[in-house]
Amino acid sequence: MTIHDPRMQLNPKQQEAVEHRDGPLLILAGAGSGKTRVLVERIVRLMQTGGVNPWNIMAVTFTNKAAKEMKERVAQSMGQRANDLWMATFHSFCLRLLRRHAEVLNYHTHFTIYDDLDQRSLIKKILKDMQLSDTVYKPASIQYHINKAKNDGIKAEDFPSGGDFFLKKVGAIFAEYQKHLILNQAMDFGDLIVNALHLFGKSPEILSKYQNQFQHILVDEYQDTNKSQYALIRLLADKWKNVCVVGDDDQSIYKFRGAEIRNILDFQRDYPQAKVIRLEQNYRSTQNILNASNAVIRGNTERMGKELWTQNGQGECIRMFGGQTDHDEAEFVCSSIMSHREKYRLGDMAIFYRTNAQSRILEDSLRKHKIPYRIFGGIKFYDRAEIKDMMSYLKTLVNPSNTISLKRILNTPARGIGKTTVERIDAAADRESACFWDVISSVSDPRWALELNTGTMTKIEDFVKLIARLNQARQEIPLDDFLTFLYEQTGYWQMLTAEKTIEAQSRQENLTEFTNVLDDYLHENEEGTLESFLDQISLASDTDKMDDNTDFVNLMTVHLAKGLEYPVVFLVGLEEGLFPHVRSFDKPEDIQEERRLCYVGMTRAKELLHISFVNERKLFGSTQYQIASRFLDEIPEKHVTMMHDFGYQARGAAPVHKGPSWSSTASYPQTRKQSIPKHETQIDYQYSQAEQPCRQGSRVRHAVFGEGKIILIEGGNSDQAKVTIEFGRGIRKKLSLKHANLVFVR
DNA sequence: GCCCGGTCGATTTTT
DNA sequence: TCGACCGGGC
Repeated sequence: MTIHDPRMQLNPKQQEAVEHRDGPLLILAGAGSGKTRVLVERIVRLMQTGGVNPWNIMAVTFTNKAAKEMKERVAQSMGQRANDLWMATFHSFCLRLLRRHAEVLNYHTHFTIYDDLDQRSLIKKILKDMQLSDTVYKPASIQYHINKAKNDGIKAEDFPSGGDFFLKKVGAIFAEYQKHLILNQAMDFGDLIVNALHLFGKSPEILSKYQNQFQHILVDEYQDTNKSQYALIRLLADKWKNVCVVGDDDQSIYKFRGAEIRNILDFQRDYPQAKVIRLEQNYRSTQNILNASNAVIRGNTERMGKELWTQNGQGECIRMFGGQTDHDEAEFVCSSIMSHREKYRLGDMAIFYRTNAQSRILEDSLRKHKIPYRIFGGIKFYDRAEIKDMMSYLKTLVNPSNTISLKRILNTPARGIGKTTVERIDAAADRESACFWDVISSVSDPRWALELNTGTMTKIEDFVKLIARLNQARQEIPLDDFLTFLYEQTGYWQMLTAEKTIEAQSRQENLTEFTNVLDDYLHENEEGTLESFLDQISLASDTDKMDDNTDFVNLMTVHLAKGLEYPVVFLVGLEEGLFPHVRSFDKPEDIQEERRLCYVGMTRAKELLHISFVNERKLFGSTQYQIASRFLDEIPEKHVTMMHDFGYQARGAAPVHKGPSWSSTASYPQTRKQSIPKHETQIDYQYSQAEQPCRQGSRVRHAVFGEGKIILIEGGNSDQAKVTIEFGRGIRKKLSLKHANLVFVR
């Protein structure tokens, strides 16, 4: 986020946004236009001269990082008073309400938050209970449907099947899933929002209390809100209608997780009296970068319209590299990085890619050139097994009804409580409408009719005693010592020590890091309890602590790059099928989202933007022949310097191999493919009867499987060519192009 | 429990 | 191509 000198005057538009007093306000804040500053100053102003109490102001963001930054910046002006603001992420805001009013929804106040792994486990359990095959009903797919419904504010009982058998079943699973969440006294992420809505639906008194309280509501990144979040804001703002939303329709890139771009596009329809302010002056990039970015985003039809400009000067042209292979691209990036090293720190440079799979080849090159880098995304700290195990202990201590966590730790480390035992306990719990914990905490009670041998009984009793001992201990010993106590009492630490592997050692290191996380938390929150720590962790993510004071080249997906900025940016893999991704080819609105993503990537760059694409890329083990992204056609040539003249103009025409006309300071790879295969997109295969070329994304019809989409072509233009085609819901076939007799449609 | 081999799938991800 | 995951066998 751009933090330009706070002593600097606000520009007239920013000023207007800060000064607007009452009524709905939409701030269309372009990339790098100083929107955080506007939000902060607006809040400060409301408090300072507007006579609004901090507790009457609610400000919501999407990430903890954004909430924290805003809080700190308000505190710089307002000191302690900033603590009374309701400033949080959507999820922690809702959590606060739900903890306070849990009983209204038949929850107790210490309910557990399920992350998506917990959610997945519960779904699997339900599939088992309902005797549904998890190959037909893939847990991931069920999870997607459930989350989507929650994002869209659809209840299980209203789940639309449209007569579809599969979806009907999904609805039934969904209903069962919700039932089990209550049994487990747990809520998933979606529930936090949805249940807040239910709470208001159930209790008009509570609703009106908060409606009265929040005289001013501010929403950051409004283009990322989903339907449920939209409904929540709408409801809360209903009394005062002082709702100020900040966002950028051109940076809406989270449709796949429920973001509803219509929320921002339709703001004026929802609030006809709304004032709209555009922040178009950019403080981040050069005019060249902005012109190119503006040109790309102009290709979208559904947008509010915005043109970024700057006083930063023209700057350098965008450096465009067209290479032969993905390896060449990586080499281009590395040699450029090395040539920039004199002027820039490594930490000032970043590489953005569309898909995580692209990072590998880049990493190989970076390592080869001994360029230190760090990579964002991937395995998350809190998703590591050892951290999840400890979290499960802690969650179980706070809420033993939570069977998912309980089962995870029951036999971790191994205590000889096996699968059969668990199944018998499950059966008993079901039979007696009790929860798992009820059974094991009185395991010898004849009521359960458990046919367990005495050895197993003792093992279970020992486990129950362990939990009791831990619960006792957490009252008695200081929280910062409790984790270590936990590691030892459970035997977990000893288990890792006994393993004597490097992996086990690194797990121990992670556990040590986990105690540091708790220590930090306790330092920052004097009143911190185990419960509040769990909340914090459950709603935390690794990206919250992306600090930029390290001297490593930064690697991340374009999605993760949103909100960040770097002096030097490499945007790689600008090729059809990759960026825009094949999966977006079907729907114009998906292509538009890809274009926004491209725009987000480009506008991260402050001074130097590099864009690259190649002709051949290894994908899923085989070579794909690529053509330059359509987005590149949209960038006016005058903003571009070609670093390599090969391929750029090749879209739609067979590329002419001229060899590298540009080569960097570093050694350029000498090995080249002997023959350049005829371009994939140009295959007009004799067995295909259509004029349309056979290419990734093409729609085809097969006599047996029906209509589908080509997702992969292997073997190029040869008799051995194989195409992988997706026919409707996940059915994929790999067919020989020669024999499949495909008919190209559309 | 644990290891091995086969199979399947592979866009993006916060909370 | 490569990793995750599952089921079978010990």
